[in-house]
Amino acid sequence: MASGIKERRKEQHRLEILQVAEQLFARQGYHVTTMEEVAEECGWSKGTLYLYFKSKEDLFFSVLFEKLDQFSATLLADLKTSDGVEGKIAALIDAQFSFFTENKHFFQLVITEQGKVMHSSNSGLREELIQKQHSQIDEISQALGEGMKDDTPVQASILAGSIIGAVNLHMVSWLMAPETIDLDQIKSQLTTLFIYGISANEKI
Amino acid sequence: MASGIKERRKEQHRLEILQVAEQLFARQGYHVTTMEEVAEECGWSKGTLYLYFKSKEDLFFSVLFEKLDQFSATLLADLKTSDGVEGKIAALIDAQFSFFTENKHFFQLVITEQGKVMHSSNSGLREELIQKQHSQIDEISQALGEGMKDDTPVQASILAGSIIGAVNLHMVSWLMAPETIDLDQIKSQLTTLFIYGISANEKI
DNA sequence: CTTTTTTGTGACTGGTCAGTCATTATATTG
DNA sequence: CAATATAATGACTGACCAGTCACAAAAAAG
Repeated sequence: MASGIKERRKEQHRLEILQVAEQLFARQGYHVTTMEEVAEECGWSKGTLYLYFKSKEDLFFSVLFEKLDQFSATLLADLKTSDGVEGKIAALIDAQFSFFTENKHFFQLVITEQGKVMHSSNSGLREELIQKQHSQIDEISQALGEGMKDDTPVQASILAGSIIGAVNLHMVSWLMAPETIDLDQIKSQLTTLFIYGISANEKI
Repeated sequence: MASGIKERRKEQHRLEILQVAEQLFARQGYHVTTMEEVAEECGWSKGTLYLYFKSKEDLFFSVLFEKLDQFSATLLADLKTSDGVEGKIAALIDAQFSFFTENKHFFQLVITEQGKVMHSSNSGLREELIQKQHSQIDEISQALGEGMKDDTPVQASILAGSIIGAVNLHMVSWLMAPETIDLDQIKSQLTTLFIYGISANEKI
């Protein structure tokens, strides 16, 4: 039974295509990137892509699914091994910054192709992605909430969303004009901002 | 000289096209929306659009420029008439929520077509928009900073960016699944979060 | 070495659409 | 009421590209 080898090779090819597609989509945008181009960059011909992905949209969402899983796994692991709200907030911001700088292409893709997701013609894929994002932010909120007081006026989900949103916006700025942005400074100030923000209930 | 009337009528037409385009772009996305469609919705024919805008991209950026000016004017006015950091933070969040709910289409456009901006083929327009956004966030930071202590560890620009980013992310969620989101709750908790966050320096 | 199966190819099709331009309609002017 | 200028039209062009499919190469099996 050589099928094990064959399957592994197929999986290998799939991953290579995903990687190439991620970069091209992020660099050029979804609509500008052609299947021809992705194929060429991989060293295959266009038709071959359709042996691995049944449409361009399928390829696009596969890229997103793959990395999103990696992303939330990283965040959750770091969140769970930190203590207290302060520690968890710092860990969340830290993990986001690390993952971001190591996966610039993916973040750029998420940021620039939000529109593609919202206007996807395949509502099944869109639904699936939204579902995934929802459950991931739920998990993150949950992990964050474990360090929080029950009577905190700011809910874990809102805190998590705010942190992610704030980090995102600064990263968009950084992507657009890297030379004007000091990521380290932003990271440390965001940590301060949110750690004190969450201690609101103790100050009332 | 009847040219005054003529010019006013021309400006009127321009505004109508901008309004229609904003809605269509926001509802369907840039690439899916055709010039034909915009024209038809206005009651004109395609060629006519090109008397007012020299390309589809020009039309798109004009929509953005127009509303962005309105947006920052609103924010600044509200910021300037509020006192203290707390008051200004609350005003900023308030103004964003108001403008957002009154201009859902525009926000959706900004959120979904960030990719279009970043990958614009006309780098002049792109540059112009980024410039505008930069100077607007500078003005907002400035207005916000007027209520802040000099030794605040969180800089006004980072605070402003964080607030805008946090609000944005929650609004994306709301746009995607309105029924699961309680905007009022989010608004009040964001206000708490950031007001206490900024008082960090007093608590060290 | 031959047959069968798997994998890969790329020319082709059908459809889309931005932008143009020769033509027609409408308004302005003398 | 011409004559001239301005506004509006929409058929047409050229370019693009996702997805298909008949065929070919390579690999596996016998």
